Amino acid sequence: MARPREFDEEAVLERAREQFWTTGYAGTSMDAIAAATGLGKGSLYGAFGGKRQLFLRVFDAYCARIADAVADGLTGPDDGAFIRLCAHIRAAAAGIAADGLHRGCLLAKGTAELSEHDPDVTVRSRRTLERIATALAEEIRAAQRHGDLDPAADADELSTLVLAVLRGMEALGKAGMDGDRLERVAETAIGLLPRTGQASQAVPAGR
Amino acid sequence: MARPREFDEEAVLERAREQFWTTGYAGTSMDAIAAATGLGKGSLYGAFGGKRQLFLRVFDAYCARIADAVADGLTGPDDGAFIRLCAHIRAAAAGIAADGLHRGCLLAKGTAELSEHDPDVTVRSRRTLERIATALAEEIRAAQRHGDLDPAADADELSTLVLAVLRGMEALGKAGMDGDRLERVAETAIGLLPRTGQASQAVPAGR
DNA sequence: TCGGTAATGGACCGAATCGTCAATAACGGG
DNA sequence: CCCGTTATTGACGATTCGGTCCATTACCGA
Repeated sequence: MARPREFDEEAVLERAREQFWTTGYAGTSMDAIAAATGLGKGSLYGAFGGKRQLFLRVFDAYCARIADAVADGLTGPDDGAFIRLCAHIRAAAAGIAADGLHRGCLLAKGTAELSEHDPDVTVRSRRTLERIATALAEEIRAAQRHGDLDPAADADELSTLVLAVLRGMEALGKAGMDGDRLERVAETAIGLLPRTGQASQAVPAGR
Repeated sequence: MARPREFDEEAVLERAREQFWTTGYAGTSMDAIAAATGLGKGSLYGAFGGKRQLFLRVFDAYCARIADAVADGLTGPDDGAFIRLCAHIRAAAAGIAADGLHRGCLLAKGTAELSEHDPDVTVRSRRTLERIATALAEEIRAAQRHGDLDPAADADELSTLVLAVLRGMEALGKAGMDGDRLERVAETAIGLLPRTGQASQAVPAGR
């Protein structure tokens, strides 16, 4: 009935995300996004409404994607829970260490730039971290059930601490900290997790 | 010999810092700084060179200030080292929790926005965190000497982990995490520090 | 085949951007 | 008392900003 879109919305959002990611919100112009996507400004505004709304679309998708990925990686039978938890912490460190250009995480960058003035950004950040913390807490509880982590530990508090370590590693990586050192942070954190009993048995798959 | 300055350079830098802090680098215009400081643009450019150089001046001063403050707070006799360490972690959490508007830390914000493209920013961030890590490591070594922390722990690795927790709490605070929860993160981190011997004696000055 | 509907592309708008410049003003050494 | 040197002011320029608008185009149901 009407003229169909000529562009792939997902692809456009991807390009826009790349722009916002590398130059930030204020540092990205709609002209730059138009140039990067090949769209005319009319199409851009017609399809997404404006800069802010476009950013929110991009940010939303990004948040959902990483929260889903974390939840996926931290789900499974109790007897693998502790190993999955350790692997996740190590993978986070390795991922940041491998990011030689310090691109970092769009969630962190967007939150740092905008959360102070934009409640819509704050609520998205908060909920995303909440989802990650919940996934961590579930996995910690599973590890406790299986006897790998001390059942006396408060899983919710422990998960929030782990989340803080994860976000802290991201911040350290952005500041240019050495990759090896970041991975040692991950190992140190894993080594400090409250194991069952008093004897701290060997941590699986250490460095 | 020549006409003297009419403005207080420190005061101008303070105003400029406030602007960069709240609206970021790209989001802050030189006109806004001129308006905030009362200076004409000519004076601004004459005295500081340009936007980038002004930001670097501001950023430098900020970094030096917080690194000095941390080093100050973490210096003293061995027998108070562990208490000072705990107090510092708690104070960081409390400070973030008290920041109801989520203003956060200029070091974190500036690094997030600019470190990817500006090596001058990266090196300043890295060195600042390095100084803080060193201060933490010294204090940890002091606590080990005094018998509060396990002498078998690697003080450097432990200090980097504590630094990650500190920066992580900042990130969580920016995302709108509850103040109480942040302070519990601090307590959990303190509770996980490797104490002397196998029995974990009571942590001083808990919640 | 024709008309209603929506996408397209880019000219266009006013405001804001960083930075410059020239006229003017204030100081102190000679 | 004057001159060299530097600070001050704000108008100005070239460019870029977010956003609008409209003539044109492409589709599809009737």
